[in-house]
Amino acid sequence: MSPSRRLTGPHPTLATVAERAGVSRQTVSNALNNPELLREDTLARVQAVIEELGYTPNRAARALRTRASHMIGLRFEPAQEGTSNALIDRFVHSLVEATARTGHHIILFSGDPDDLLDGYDELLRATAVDAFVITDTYAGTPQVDLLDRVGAPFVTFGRPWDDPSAKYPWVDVDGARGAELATEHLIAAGHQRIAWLGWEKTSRIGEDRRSGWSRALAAAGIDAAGLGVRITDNVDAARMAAHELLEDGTVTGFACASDTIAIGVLHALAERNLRPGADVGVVGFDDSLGAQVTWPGLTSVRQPLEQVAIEVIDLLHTVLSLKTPENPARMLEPSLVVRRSTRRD
Amino acid sequence: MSPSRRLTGPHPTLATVAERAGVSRQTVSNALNNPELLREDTLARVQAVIEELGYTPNRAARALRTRASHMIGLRFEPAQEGTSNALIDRFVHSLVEATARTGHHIILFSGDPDDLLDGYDELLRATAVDAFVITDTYAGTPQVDLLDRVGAPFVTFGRPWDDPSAKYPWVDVDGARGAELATEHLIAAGHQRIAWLGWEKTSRIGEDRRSGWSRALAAAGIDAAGLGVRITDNVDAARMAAHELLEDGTVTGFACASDTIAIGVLHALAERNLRPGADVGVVGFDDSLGAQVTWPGLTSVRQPLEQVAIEVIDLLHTVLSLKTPENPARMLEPSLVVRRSTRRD
DNA sequence: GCCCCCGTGTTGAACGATCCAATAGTAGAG
DNA sequence: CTCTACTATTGGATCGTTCAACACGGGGGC
Repeated sequence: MSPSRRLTGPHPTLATVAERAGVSRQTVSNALNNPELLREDTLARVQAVIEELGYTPNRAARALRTRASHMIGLRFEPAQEGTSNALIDRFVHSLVEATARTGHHIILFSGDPDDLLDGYDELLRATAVDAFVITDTYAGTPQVDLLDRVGAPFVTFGRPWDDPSAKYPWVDVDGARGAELATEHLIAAGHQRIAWLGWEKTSRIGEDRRSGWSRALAAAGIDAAGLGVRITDNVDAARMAAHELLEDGTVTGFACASDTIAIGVLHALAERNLRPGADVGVVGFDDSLGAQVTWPGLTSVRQPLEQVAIEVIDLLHTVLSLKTPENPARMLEPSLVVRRSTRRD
Repeated sequence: MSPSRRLTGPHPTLATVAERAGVSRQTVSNALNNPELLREDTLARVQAVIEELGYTPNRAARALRTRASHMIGLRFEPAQEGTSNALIDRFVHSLVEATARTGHHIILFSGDPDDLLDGYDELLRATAVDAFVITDTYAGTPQVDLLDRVGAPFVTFGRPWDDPSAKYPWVDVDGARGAELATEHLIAAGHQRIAWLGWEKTSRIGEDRRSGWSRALAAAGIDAAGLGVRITDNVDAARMAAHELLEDGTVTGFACASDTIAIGVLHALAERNLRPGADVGVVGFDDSLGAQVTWPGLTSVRQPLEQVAIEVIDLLHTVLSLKTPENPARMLEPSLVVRRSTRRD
């Protein structure tokens, strides 16, 4: 597979290959970039030499000349509200996978946590990246403004919350639909009084998900009064909120804005000797590692991150080739992973 | 902060800056790379223009001329034995953080899961990276052999298991010491019959950690016979193994090779109505997100990944400047994060 | 027969930085 | 005042690739 012929010494260049194949540099370049311009036998001869020498074009030289680095920047930072830490990691994995096919690479950078713009500018001015993937659009979008202003291509994972009519390309997962799925699932399992445990009102993602819960309840003709609670994303806060809701004994279902919150509910159930699934149904959000290992298994809404990554790269490709994407706003459907926290048997 | 003066148009180059400052290109270059060569006032003038124009050297041009890309490659793949998925993610975060200070950047790539070498060669031949960080040395080290052969710099996170006398630079965390800490902690909490739930014998990391457990038991004069069990890294396998060990009622402590396994033990305790901490002590490994949210909180061995990343980058720096590192083999100490799964109150 | 075009290849220049060798400037010593 | 020694600055060449323009022979179309 990997042609590891040359084991040492300087790397071969276009000129090396050209000389060896008895053609000009440009012809070798064409063999790589515009093979259809060459006569069949010439092409074959050049390709043979390329293979023999294990030649790969120098990225720096190519980038310098074409002004395209084939690198995509992603600011990678510690935990964030909403888009939970682990989620981002899974997304990055998918992204790397998706870029592998296109010859692009992901380059990670970090920045001052207090300055959302930190880092972008430098990479751009150094022409180190061709484009960016932006992952946190819920906290306003100064990055988008910056990149728009300087004309740098980008795609976001996350819709333009502030300005739904914004024209930039984005991919997102329908969180409201996810919460709706969760709630419908609980209703189908026979629950009626289903609580929502979500984030503070300032969280756009949180309010969006919550709307899916109310929609499902409304559709089933269930009164939501007193059942929607807003807390911080924290096991203990969730545990205490759950205790309060469970007090009068009527609430038997919990749809949650995150797995962390759902796990907090499970803690409360354990402390009250209630059985998850049989007595009380609980659904989390994001299908995190925690959901997968927590006892007795947490039903959770899963975002199709692999597909998100593929769509992001597809959009990026279109944008980079200066075309206008047909559908620059792509909303994907989440799915429900059912585990024992909602099984009544 | 971010000098976003120029909002559009072509990027300024060395020549632009030189002309504007009334000096030559080389002088501008020196202002950036060898400021001590310039007279004070010249330096100040040049720096002012650089600031004014928001100039940043073109990375491609610089890389082409100096043959140094200032990029570090990291093969980033889905879940792996031992070094659990989440662990790698945390490490990458720390690594990005650590590189930020040195002007280097992490570039991620993926490869054919069946070919550990896939991807390295191409990046090298394209001179896209200066060096690599390698994270999985437990499965033999074909990457190390390859990179050694072609003379490419690298540092590994993980010691050379196959050949302890290997000369390449590495950083690792003392897993045996971690398991020893865990076991000592359980002993201090009053437990005597402390079981080990670890991975199969083929896992070097697993056997290393296990040795820490036996060392601690031996030091306390406790007989380890029948207490060491090897299973796959899986909640359910751990749950069943725990049930078996708990059968005769004498085992009251569990030291585990991973949080996943420890969580399996917690499941078994729940099913037997045993209280984690009060009745049975459980310690996991890696301080994963799961350990932090699982009820009632899982005591776990934490690897100092932030420090690992710093040491890795430090070694890489030394190697890249063609120096021989003073201490190319760096073993770091893990610590214990105590939570309720080992509290008797 | 003339001209243009098409298919193949070639050559020189350019991308933007740094390295190198050579030069202009600046003191200090004799 | 000149010479030396050193410093600051300069112009040109270079890294490896692609772009732009053009050379060359062979078909048509007229």
